[in-house]
Amino acid sequence: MTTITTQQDILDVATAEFAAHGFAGARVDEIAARTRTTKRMIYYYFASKDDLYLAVLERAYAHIRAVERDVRVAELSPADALRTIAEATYDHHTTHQEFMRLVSTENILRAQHLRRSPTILAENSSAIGVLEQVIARGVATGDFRDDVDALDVHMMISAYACFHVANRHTFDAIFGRDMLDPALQPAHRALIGDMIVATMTCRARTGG
Amino acid sequence: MTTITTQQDILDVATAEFAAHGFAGARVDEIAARTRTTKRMIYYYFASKDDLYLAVLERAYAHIRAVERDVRVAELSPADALRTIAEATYDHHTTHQEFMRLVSTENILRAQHLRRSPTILAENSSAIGVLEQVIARGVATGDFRDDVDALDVHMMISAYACFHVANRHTFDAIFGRDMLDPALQPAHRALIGDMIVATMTCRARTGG
Amino acid sequence: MTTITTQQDILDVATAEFAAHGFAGARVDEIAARTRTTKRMIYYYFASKDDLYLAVLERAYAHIRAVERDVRVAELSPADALRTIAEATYDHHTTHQEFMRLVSTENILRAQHLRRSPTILAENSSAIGVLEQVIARGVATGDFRDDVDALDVHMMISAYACFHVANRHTFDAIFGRDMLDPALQPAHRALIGDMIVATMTCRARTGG
Amino acid sequence: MTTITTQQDILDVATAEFAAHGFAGARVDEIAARTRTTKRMIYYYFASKDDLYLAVLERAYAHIRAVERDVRVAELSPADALRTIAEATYDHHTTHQEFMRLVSTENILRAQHLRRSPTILAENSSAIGVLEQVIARGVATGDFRDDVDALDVHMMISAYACFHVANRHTFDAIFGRDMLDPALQPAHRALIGDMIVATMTCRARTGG
DNA sequence: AATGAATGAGAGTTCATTCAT
DNA sequence: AATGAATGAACTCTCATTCAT
Repeated sequence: MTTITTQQDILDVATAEFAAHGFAGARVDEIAARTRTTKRMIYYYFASKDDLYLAVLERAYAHIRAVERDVRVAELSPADALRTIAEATYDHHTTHQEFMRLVSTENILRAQHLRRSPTILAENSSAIGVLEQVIARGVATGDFRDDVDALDVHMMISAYACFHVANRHTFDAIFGRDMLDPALQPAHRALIGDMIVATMTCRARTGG
Repeated sequence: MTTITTQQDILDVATAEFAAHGFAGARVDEIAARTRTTKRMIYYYFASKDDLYLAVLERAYAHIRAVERDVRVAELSPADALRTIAEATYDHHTTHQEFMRLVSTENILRAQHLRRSPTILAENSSAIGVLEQVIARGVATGDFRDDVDALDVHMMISAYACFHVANRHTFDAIFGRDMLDPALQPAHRALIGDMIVATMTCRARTGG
Repeated sequence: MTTITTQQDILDVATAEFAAHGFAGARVDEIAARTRTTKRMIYYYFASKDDLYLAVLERAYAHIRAVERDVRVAELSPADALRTIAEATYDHHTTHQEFMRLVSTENILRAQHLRRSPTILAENSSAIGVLEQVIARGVATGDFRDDVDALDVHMMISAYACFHVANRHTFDAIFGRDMLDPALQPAHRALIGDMIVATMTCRARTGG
Repeated sequence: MTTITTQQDILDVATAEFAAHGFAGARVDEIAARTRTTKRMIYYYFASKDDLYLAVLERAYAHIRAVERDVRVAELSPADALRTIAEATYDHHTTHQEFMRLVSTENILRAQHLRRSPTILAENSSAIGVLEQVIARGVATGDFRDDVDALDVHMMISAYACFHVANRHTFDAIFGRDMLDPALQPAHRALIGDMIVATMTCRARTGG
């Protein structure tokens, strides 16, 4: 009981610290200070800064995985399904900003930790299945173009959602617009749906 | 002459180092080692790691600013102009990956350096002007919807282009697809154009 | 039964670990890991790293003591008796290398543990008795010089035998000869006998 | 000027510390505390504890090498030459006890540092040359047996001299005799000469 | 008789920076 | 204008040991 709670306490604080400062910028001392335990306990439970970071990453990925798996799109039209998936991703990323910041950090590190994690790799790659089915249905009905696959769609949706969080500060600094301003949220949430549906229902211009 | 070259040498190496490891992960010693001068010279010319990083950032932003300014869209239809701008951004980001990695790093730091740089802020915010004109034309002709402004369009274009570079490693690790694979480039380049034109020419679904 | 075996298991593993890495270099965690029990049990049975080390040392000294006691030299000529004792010591040290390594380690620690052990001190100092009798016989017959006592002889024999084990690695590194190479063993075994007999049967040169 | 002195200061203190506690038992903090500089300087000059230890070892070996090289034996009879060499080794080891303690420590570490040192390996292996010439002369005159080579003789001499220092504490603890007691020194110094000359001038017993 | 969970103190090492010329 | 030598502060991590049952 105590054990589990202490580990979770460490993970919570570590998530915030790594999200706030990146891997290299995060301080084990700082994590310990914000925890109810000591630095020694971090090493007792997680062995090293790298392994702690990996544990943080795995928990964050497990969470978005659960969100993706729980989206119900079976009864929706292909277009509405796509919009629903896009909105769910947008909602997750904007309400769990630490996830995106961890992903940015992990990319700085060339995904070296992620590649070591069988769970993340297996579970998250399979999450693309729902999208594949929706697109197959849309292509079958003639609603969707057939030259853009599920991974491309996932890429566009993620790109839009990620950008709001990952580039929030530089965007705000340069243009004076905070993309995560609650007042903008409804419009941005609608726009991602429009964008993805419009893209899939238009005819490709290139090479035409 | 020699002085200028030494400074540029330092900037080149520092750009690579900061892009490779982020701000906190970058090592002044390592930068010095890869330079033809010594660590002492870095401090002589740039005063601190922070200031060196800012100089690197300013030079990187100056470059993309030049690209955006040089896009010629006056004679193109609004849709083609949009597509051209999107492709130029995509081209820049994918061929200057260090820029995106610096931007990711700067966002981890909550844009603290960028906010200190009058040049970056002034020049880059003005770069939105070209886009504003194109959209105004498209809205006037009735080709474009009028509820999405230039900043939104810039955001969508940037999101798409940035994602390819910023999230390359995690995407590749999870899905086994390298978004920067040259073989994928033509399709991805076309897709960003389709995406942005389709989005601007469709009717908004939300709230309708 | 089980208890005794567990303690012996710990002692066996600890002997190997202390012999391999010295006292300061040995790790209680490592000893525990190579044992069928846990680290907690080491403290349960041996109280501390120091006490465990002392137990290891005592067992090792008890063993060589038994060897020395069992040498049968009563019917041999003084010279042959000396040779037999020298060979027995050589055989023991070269076939129980961990003993010598423990002794080296204990000397690094200025024999601080050994001085705390009444058993080692009492039993091992009495082991010199056999040698005293042999030398007394040799001196009486006029075969041996009378200005070298049993402790000196023990010292020379031990020095030769210990050196093979204690300095094996530096000697091999510098000269490329492994003193414990089985092929060299017969010659080295003969040489220690020659050396000790020749020394005791020669006339002292010094001061003469 | 200052630099050289600081480095030597560190080396002197480190030699004492490593000799006193072995490699694993030595503390960088302790070395720093006994130095006129700080711990940081140790790392500045020597990079790591391992490298500092190697530097200590190299200097210690360089010293004995110089002693061995300076022994003048050309005009002496083979037997006297052998005795002179043996006494020189005995003198060096007993007056530079830290050397022997470092060698013991290095053997605990399986000569891992020494094997990395080209200087030690090259210079010290060549030191056997003087001994080879003396033995060749003695064999030629018929004074020496011909089945014991220079390395064997070096081994016997070293074994005797090393034992006095390396096993001093256990020997003293068990037998109550301090082998390095100045009062014993003349006898011990004579004995090593007797031992090595007697061994080389006697006829081998083995296999006879 | 036996043990899983927890830990205080200190280890070696690294980092951006400044001193002094 | 340019630089080699030096450094304080902080970092990640380890180790023998004890708490609590």
